[in-house]
Amino acid sequence: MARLKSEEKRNAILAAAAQGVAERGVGAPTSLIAKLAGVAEGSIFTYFADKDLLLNALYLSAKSSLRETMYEGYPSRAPIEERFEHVWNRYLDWGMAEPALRIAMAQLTVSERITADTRAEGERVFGDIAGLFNEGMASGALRQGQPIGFMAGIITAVAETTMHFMAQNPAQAADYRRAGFEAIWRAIGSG
Amino acid sequence: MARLKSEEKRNAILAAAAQGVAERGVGAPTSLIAKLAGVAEGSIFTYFADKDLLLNALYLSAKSSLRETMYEGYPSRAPIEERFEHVWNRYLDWGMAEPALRIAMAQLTVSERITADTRAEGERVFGDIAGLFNEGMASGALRQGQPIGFMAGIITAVAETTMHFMAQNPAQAADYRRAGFEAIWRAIGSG
Amino acid sequence: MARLKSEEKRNAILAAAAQGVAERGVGAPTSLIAKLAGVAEGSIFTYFADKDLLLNALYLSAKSSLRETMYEGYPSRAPIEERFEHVWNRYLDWGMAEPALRIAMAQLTVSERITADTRAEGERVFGDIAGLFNEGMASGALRQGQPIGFMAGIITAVAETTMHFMAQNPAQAADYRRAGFEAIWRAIGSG
Amino acid sequence: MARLKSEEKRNAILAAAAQGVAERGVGAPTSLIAKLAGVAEGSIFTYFADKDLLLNALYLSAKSSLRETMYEGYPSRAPIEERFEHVWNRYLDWGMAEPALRIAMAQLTVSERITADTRAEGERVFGDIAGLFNEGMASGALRQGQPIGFMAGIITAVAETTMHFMAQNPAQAADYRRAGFEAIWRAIGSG
DNA sequence: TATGAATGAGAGTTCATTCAT
DNA sequence: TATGAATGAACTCTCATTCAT
Repeated sequence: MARLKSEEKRNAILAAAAQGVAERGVGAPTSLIAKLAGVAEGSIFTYFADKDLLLNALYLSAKSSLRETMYEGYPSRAPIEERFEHVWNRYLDWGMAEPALRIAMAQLTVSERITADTRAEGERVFGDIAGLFNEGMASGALRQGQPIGFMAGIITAVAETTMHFMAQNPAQAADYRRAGFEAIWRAIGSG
Repeated sequence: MARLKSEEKRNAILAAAAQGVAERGVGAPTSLIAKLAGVAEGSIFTYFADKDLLLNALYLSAKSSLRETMYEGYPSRAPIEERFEHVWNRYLDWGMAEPALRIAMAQLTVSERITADTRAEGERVFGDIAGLFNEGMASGALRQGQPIGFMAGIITAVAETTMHFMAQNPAQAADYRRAGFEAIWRAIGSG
Repeated sequence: MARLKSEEKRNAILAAAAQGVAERGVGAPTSLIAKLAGVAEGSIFTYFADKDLLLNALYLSAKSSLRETMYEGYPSRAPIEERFEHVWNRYLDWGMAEPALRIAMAQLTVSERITADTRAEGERVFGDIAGLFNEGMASGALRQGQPIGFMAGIITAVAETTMHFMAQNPAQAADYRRAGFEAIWRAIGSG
Repeated sequence: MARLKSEEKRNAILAAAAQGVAERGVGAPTSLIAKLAGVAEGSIFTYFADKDLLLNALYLSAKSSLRETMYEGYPSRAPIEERFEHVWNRYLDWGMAEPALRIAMAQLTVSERITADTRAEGERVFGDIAGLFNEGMASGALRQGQPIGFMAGIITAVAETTMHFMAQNPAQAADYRRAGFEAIWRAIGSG
């Protein structure tokens, strides 16, 4: 039997793509990505039929990675603000731990090369976040009358800004993290 | 005497670049931009020595356009919240009036091709915004202890999100506009 | 003891190559040929050291297949025109029965990738045809003074044209077959 | 004003393509064609949007070239056999004068890359040949009951064979030319 | 011997930039 | 100054061939 396609190599390519895209945008050459991944140029295409598919897979992979991190140690029984804060903190943890993924995702989010289907699939990954919002609404912890998607969009936007400042200013990272949370909690909380 | 370089043509190129970048990202071909501008491919380069300079000029031009719109009819003597709201509303007006510019700016903001100098210059354009923040802080209208840049970043992020939702959902545009303002005012106001 | 290279598999590859070349020309990928043959990509190269050898083997295989068909039921004792007509009819039978082989051979015949040696070997396969011509000349049945190779070339060319029309127009196939024979018989017969 | 696309350069590319295809088949690299034409690799694509269009244009250009040569000095009032012979001779003249075009056309004719539309257009170019056949039929000079397309196909096939032998054997070229004509005239004439 | 992933040279094509007109 | 054809480096992708399994 021949070598089988390895999940490992696929992941190496995705990681390399994240780095490449973070540094050079979606225009990062596949040859650079191959080099970063330590594979031959052609090997990219045995794992991803073309560059667009690689980019879309990267987008989804980043979203999944984020979601997974966000729910690590999730305190299911804690009061809702605490759970929001948990998710918030994990979000920023992820961004600090995976700078390439964070920056690449920012590039991909504004790129025309990510299809509507992929974006929809990316939102689906965060389906359980909707549950958190619904519960927050029902319990009166969150401000009423805002579409959940809009709230989520604002949180994402503020989180990105916060991560950007944390990354630029590591010494004050903890301050930004807290200030960011306070800002969004005031923005969306019913307090 | 030779014809002067026409400011008009330069502007046509910038507008075309905005459209091109909005639709195809920073990878939009200069040939496409030339076509959109109604000039010859080569003419781009009599106005901008290379594509990076064009992109950086576009970034600055978009920032200036935004700043200018924001201060139209600025109520210098009104209470500070009203002035913030004015600026907020004008920001969103600009985004709705200039969708290409708005989207292009989002692309450029995350692109490696915009230099640090250009970014700094872009912030300088909004220098008087800093005055508004300082005054807000001094008067106690804004929450204390946050770096002005961070506040401004959050506002920008929320504004972009709001514009995105307004554009997607024109019927509810007014609702998003107000909800967005309430969210940021709670986030940064001392209220 | 290891399995023997299976003649069957070799033939499957040749048949797949015929189909591939018929459909996509000599540029048909070896990976396509492998898929059509139902073998792994690498297996092609245990039967044929490289693609050129495969192509040359296919050429010869097609010629042999044709020759074999032509002589099936050959009426050794019949008058010469009848023997010519037999050969003619078998030729066309072969073309109709093996369209992939027929078309592939047309592609290979004009390809630079078939070596002079292979072409010579291909002619050798039809050596006994020369005997038929010689006898025809000697008996006065064929026009004098033409090089045998030229006559054979003309017959081949007319046969290919005839097969093309038969394939395009199956309803009139019998008419073309007869018309084709009459044409070449007038062309080369002494009548 | 800039340099204008020159018919001359377009023709140089077509001539280079003919040479390239004659020598290496339709797989001849565009880079080779560019080099043969003495232009940059990219220039090919300012004249032909892609390689397929170049190949199809070459096919048509070869057909036109042939047709034009065939009708040079056409003896409109001569008896029909003489006119057929004129056309025949010019056909072979063309093949001897333009070996690259002749061989390239043979390659293109069997290639999948020439579209049905292009083939139809190629036949249209020879429309007046149909007139010659019709007249031949009406006057009784040609054998009755054969589709014109079939006759034309046979002539083409025999001409190609004849040119092949003439090219291989220049010393006997005149003999082949005459023998070829006699063969086709017996094949299609009513004599 | 069979498999098919891995390889990298080379293919077709794009595109920022130059330059003859 | 304006034009757009010309250029060739660089890009994405293909494919014959190799080789670990």
